[in-house]
Amino acid sequence: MNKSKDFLRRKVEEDLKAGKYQEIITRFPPEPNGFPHIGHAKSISINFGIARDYQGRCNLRMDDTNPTTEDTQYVEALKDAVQWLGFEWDKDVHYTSDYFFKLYAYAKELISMGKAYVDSLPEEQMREYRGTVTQAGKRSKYAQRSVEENLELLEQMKNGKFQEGEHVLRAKIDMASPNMKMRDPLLYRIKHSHHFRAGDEWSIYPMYDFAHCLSDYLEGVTHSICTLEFENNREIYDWVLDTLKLEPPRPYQYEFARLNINYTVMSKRKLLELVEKKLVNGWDDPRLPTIAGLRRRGYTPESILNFCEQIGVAKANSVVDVAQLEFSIRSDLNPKVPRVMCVLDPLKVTIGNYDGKEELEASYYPHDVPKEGSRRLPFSKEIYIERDDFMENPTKGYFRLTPTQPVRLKHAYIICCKEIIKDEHGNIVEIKAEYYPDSKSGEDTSGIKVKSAIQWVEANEAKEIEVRLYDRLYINESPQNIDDLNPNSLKIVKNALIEPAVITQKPDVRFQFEREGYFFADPVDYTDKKPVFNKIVALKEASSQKKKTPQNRQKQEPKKVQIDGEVTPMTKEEEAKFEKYINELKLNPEVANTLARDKQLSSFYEEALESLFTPVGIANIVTNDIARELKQKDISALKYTPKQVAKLIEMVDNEIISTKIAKQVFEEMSKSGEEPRQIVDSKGLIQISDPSVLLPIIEEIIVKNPDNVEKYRAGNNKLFGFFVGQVLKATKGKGNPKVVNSLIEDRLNIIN
RNA sequence: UGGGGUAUCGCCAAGCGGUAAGGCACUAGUUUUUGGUACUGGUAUUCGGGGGUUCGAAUCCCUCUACCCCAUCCA
Repeated sequence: MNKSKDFLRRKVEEDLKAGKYQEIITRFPPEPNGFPHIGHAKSISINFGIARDYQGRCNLRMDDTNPTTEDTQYVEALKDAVQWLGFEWDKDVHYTSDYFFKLYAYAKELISMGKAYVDSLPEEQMREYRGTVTQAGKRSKYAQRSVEENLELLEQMKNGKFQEGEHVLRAKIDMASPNMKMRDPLLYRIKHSHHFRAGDEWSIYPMYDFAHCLSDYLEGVTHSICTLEFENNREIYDWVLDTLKLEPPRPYQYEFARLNINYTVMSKRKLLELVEKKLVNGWDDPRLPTIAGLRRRGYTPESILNFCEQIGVAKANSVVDVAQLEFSIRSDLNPKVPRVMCVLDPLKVTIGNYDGKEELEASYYPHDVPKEGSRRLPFSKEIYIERDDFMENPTKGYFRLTPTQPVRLKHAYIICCKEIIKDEHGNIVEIKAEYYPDSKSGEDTSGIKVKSAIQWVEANEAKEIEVRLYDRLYINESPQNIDDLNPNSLKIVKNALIEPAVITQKPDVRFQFEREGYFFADPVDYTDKKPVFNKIVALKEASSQKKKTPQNRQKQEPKKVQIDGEVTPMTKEEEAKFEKYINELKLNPEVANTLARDKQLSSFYEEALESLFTPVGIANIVTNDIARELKQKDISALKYTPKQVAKLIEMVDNEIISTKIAKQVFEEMSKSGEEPRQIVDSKGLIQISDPSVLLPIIEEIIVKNPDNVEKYRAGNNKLFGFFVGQVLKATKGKGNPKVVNSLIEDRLNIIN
């Protein structure tokens, strides 16, 4: 299927290959304080999916560290969601509250190490002390407390000796850290609430940042996957595990972008508001993106899993088009469910020349769905068709019944309109029609060609049903608040008519109502007396059908002109260097600029120049490759000297190696610190410039790729790079690219 | 404003110095007793902008821009 791996799976594979872990263990760790939605499904799909793909395990862990918001009903909903999606968690459900004692022991250990303290600053003051994003904070005076005092205080906190807010336990890290999360984060706070599992045993509860990493560690989790907003928390995650010097292997945290879908909301807060203000009918309202809602709407687990796979996993904040979700349910249902006929807005048709009644055999599945099954359709002179399927004054391109255009009744006869009956307001109330006796479905000898076949039901045998038609919940693509709600998101049709077999035979719970869409027997409100169906999704509409052409998107808006911001001016010293570089050393201003502005770079550069005076060549490697290294590590950590770099450039200048190989040698050198010449010799990297060696290789590649040669000669110049690339690949990068280029050019321009 | 992230088609998303994958959406055609499905085509001379390095850059360097996250005793 998708042969490209996402960044998480790539990381897992890398770790497995490196032998970092014996087995992959992931976890899905929701806080049981709300109902799961399709965003949870994405996380479930990732965590359980990775475990499955790499023969690992995935835990389901309730992150229940805040007793005031959590409840067992959510635990059940969460478990249910995972199971419904078809996953099995490893062993029993885990709870962070299971680890309260262990976590407490770790906390005492941190205190003993002098890495944590009980702070007693009032909440407001603590906030002030934290500083701001631009200003460093300052540490509380309570950070001075002795280990013994801290231990004593924590014990008392645990035993409920204090009021909420009186004390907290904090990690002693760095009140001046540029990462706000690292300014002595809270580890424990006092809460006298009743915990739904731990009861009243604890008066202190661990904070996320303390509990999560350790819970992962205790469970042997290898890859702790969470959403982007925890990026800043990763540093604490690492700090806690590293500071406690836990026995390896330890877990590492990775973040992905949470799911957003247009025309709906995903945040707990907004979902809750909809339910509480009764703007929807509970958490399982089929318009909601909750698992319960989707499920009641009729979405299948497969369709949701497919959706999650389709949209992929990445780190860019994005909004997925609902059309993608709709596609996933349609394509899941299309080959599975029976087709039946239902009329939502009935228009009576009386077939004047038909007498009596009969039953027609009709397959549940169309010719392209390889499934068996059929039912009998009662037929008589009185039937109903969809009001939309008749037009007195048809628009151009209308395929269905008109005063002059016949239409086929699906599985039955072709009819034509003879008379239109209207009421006193001019509304059409009935069509008088006639049928063609020799046009019966399957044995049609009439020779009449119709443009369309429409659904219908027999008047006396049809069953009345309620149909709930759902549309997108919001009118806006990115809804802000309840003003953006779609007033027509739910339309209830009380008296729709459906063929009897659906009710009496009950061949399935999901159906395609022919030409309408996919529908699901509502699992809550459906009774034999009053059947209720939910519309899952409409059929895809052909373009000519579309009411509102989503106005052909204004093609290419004039490209926005980006205005460059101001560049911070150089200092005098930098300016002097810059002048020297361009004037004396003849460097390109751009290169000179980067060099002059970076002290480490320029000093490295100048030192290298002392061993070999090739100002331009050395400048290039310093500003490009060495600059890259310096982003990762300090200059003192470099394994090579300026002199070695000079040696490398010397080889390029003397055409012993190509610039391409130089990159390779550089990489090797930065890993091992070996002398460049030695690397070149031991690996045999000297470049090949001899045409007599190169030519046969080129010839072979040209013979192997006749179609590309063709395309190139037809004017596809991009392909030139392809040939160069192939030759270089064949020579393991050693071909002299300049020579290769000119040889290929010559060769390709010879017409055979 | 300090720090951490992200930017590739209308929407997702591969790509990791050598021919810009794929899906959705859109579009044209074929098949069709669903204006459905299926099938066959068409859709990025270009990767947020500008420079630089290189024989060759979406990929490396510099710089600018836009958006997201962080100052809960929430997770």
